[in-house]
Amino acid sequence: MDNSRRSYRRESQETRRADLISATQTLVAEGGPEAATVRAIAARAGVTAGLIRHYFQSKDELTRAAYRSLMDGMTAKGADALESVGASPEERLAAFVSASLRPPVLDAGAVVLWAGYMHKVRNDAELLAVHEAAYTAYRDILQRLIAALKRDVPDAQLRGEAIACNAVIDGLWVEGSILPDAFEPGEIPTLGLRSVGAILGIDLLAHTSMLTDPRKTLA
Amino acid sequence: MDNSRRSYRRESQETRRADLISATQTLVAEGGPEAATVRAIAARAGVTAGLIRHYFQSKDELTRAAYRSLMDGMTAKGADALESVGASPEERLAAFVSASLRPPVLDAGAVVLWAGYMHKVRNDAELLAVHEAAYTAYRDILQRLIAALKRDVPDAQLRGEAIACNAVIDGLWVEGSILPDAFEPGEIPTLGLRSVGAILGIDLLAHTSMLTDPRKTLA
DNA sequence: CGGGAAATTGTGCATCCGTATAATAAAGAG
DNA sequence: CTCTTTATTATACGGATGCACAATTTCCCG
Repeated sequence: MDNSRRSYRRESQETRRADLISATQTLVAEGGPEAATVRAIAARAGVTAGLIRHYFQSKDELTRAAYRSLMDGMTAKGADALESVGASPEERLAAFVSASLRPPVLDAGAVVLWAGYMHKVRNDAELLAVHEAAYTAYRDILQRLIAALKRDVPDAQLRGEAIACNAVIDGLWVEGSILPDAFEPGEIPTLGLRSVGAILGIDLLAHTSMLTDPRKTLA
Repeated sequence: MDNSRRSYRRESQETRRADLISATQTLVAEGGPEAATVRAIAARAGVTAGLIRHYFQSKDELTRAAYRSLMDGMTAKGADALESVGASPEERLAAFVSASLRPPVLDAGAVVLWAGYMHKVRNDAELLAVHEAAYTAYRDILQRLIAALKRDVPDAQLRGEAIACNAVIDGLWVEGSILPDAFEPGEIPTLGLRSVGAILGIDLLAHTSMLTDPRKTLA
């Protein structure tokens, strides 16, 4: 009598995996890791819970995939800002910094998502490797942009500058996302540009020729 | 027949609450929020699970208390570094920055603990208030130390400088804790001092007269 | 237009979660 | 030394969780 099984469509492996990963990220961003249960993930992805184990050997594996996808996506979004920007090294650096401190990178959900995986990064060797790779990749982009400025600094100093600039960006990214109301509109990107500029000894704010000019919001 | 109930000692309310809070923090730091179950917390604190509800109306309330304690403790540890330090404003600022980037503040467990509460901060008004208060308190200390430098800068600029310095410290704190092997010994505090100095336009490294001199580890 | 591989569903299970509450032990008061 | 208070233990309950596995549907291939 209850021959009423749910009808469904077969999807490609890539699509289903991407959907499940995306659903996981959304749920963690919204309600933290504890909200991302297999049932909730499946519901969000429009499938039933059992399917998860058809594509991932365990929930942990899905978790790892979701974290990998998050980290790759974040650096990619930052690097995207470099595509359509002038050739001036200062302009390129300014665009990269600014893009990292504006939506969609500056986003409370992204921070919660990133933070939600923190302890797994500490306890899982594979995730630690992913984190380190993503961190290094982002910092390398930064270091290359800094090196391109052609100031007269020793190579050894570049590494420290990149680490420091990365740190300011990270710090502003976290607090700017969690406490958006604690800052003026545009204050976060402006402070990022000013701080990175100060660390490098140049004036980055003078090289922001974007549509939404951060200088307008300068105090 | 099994008249074998566990023997116990009565403790003061403050002791028990502190023990339960401490156990919660330890567990979250070690295994993330999901490891901090009522049973695990009770076991770590040396009591049985039922007792938690005698001191806290719910597990959420214990969670909130643990977060409050964490945040208060972190700023307190940083401020402690100001007690036994010379009167020079530069020295005091340098000591504060340096202390925030060394153990016990720079600690992977602390970062995991802090990150583990992130999503609760977003979804719980009370925790958000705690976070904002702690963030503001820390930044105010920083801003006062910066103001004491008696450079000739407009008041409006002080706020931005404090936010930026706070951000560098936060960023270095996170990455330095999670990836300790990615940095040279002493590199993190040194970079913190150099960056904060650059943002403020002064040389902080020249004012670090501590036993463990960060200049020794300069590249 | 079958037939067969496999993608997807549905169900059940052991375990763990937070909470409620009754039973008991400890410790101070008189 | 007993009485009273209450801190603490112990047990039970309903619900949720990750996972295993059998049943069913889809869709491609010949």
